[in-house]
Amino acid sequence: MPLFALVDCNNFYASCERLFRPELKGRPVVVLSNNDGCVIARSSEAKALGIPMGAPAFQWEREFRKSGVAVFSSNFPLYGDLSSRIMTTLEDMAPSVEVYSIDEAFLDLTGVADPEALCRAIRERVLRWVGIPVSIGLARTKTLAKLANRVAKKQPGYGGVFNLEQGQAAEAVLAVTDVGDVWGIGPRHSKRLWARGVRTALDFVRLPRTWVRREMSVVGLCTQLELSGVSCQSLSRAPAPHKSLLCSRTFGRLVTERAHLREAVSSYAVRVAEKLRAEGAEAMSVQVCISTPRHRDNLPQHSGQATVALPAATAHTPSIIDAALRALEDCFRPGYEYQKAGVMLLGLTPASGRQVSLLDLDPEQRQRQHGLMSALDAVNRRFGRGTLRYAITTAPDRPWHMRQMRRSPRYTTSWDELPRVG
DNA sequence: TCTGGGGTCCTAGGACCC
DNA sequence: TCTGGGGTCCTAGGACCC
Repeated sequence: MPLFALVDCNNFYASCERLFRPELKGRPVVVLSNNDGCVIARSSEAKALGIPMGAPAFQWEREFRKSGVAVFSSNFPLYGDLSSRIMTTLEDMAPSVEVYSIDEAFLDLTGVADPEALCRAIRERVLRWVGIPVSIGLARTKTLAKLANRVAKKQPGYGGVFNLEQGQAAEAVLAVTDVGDVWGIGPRHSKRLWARGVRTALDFVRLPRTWVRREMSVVGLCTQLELSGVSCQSLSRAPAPHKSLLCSRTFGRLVTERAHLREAVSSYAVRVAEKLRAEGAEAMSVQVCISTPRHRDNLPQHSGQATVALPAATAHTPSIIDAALRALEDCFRPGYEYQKAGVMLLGLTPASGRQVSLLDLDPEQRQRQHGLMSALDAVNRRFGRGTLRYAITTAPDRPWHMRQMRRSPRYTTSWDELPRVG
């Protein structure tokens, strides 16, 4: 019988911010998205104030001030670093770990003699060594482990670890879980299910399989089976290579000028090409998307998207910038106020063992491009991202530049920003 | 004034081929 | 009047996740 554990950090980003600011203990903390746009993480005190996930920050400024909420811009280098410390700790203690997201990991504890004791030990050690509280749910399937984790979080009586055994206990939990809170059932399906009188996870499990298959595809069927204790999703230890990579940003202010859009798209192309090389991959095509604001009906709307195929798979930044700018020309319409742009790389293949194309450059030229990119990456790794830049991306004071007024120091990843003691 | 960023998978429909 | 069957590949759109 398989046994999965889901380890999930409590209020992860908020907990990270508090780690280096002990005076914030007991105070409400929120972390904002890029551009300080909306709330993407809340401490339990902030949740208690009724601040919802995704709340636009400007609507809550008064409450922030009134209740003394500590507000942070997002600081992903910090969260990423703390995340990898946690994952390393898990790898040391559990037989088999799948890193599922920045703040979650599945463990396969099949055959472990006392899985609950192990989970308590893990929780203890992560808290002591890294300083981040986690909750752990145990069950026969990943979907049920997710559910068990919710119980561990919501009911402090269990001490952060909840074991969801089959039978009565599982059914009791399913009966009090809103179907929309099940992993894999999003707002759309949830609404349709409610309309049919399916309110709880237990109602959902009892639906005819054929209906679920027809209306919710095999994905929905898999969720239903997992809720009934049949494991459909195994643990995947090695992360699958990416099929696409994206860099997209909302601008600090609206952008109308083609030249500014070209700068923004170029700088996102640079960034996404860096990610591509860090994966040891090459891309076959480049897609650009641009859009006007979603939430303002009084402005003319446009969203465009275009894809340009590269002559051959490459990770060469100038080639990718060039393709991205051509894609931009295809989808740009003058006269609109754009709010967001993104560059996506598609058709990723490993750089080693690549398909040879008739359109390939001669090997010598490829070698030169590769050497240049490696040198560039090495300098930027050593001296910080953006030390060596492309001219088109460097203009100061552009409307597309991000606003980030409240970022905390990069305590653990930047020498200039180490915490001071004493 | 002010609403994130980065992914995956499934399905249907069209193009194209034999 | 009446226009096959089967396969592949690609794309767009929808749905979900954190």
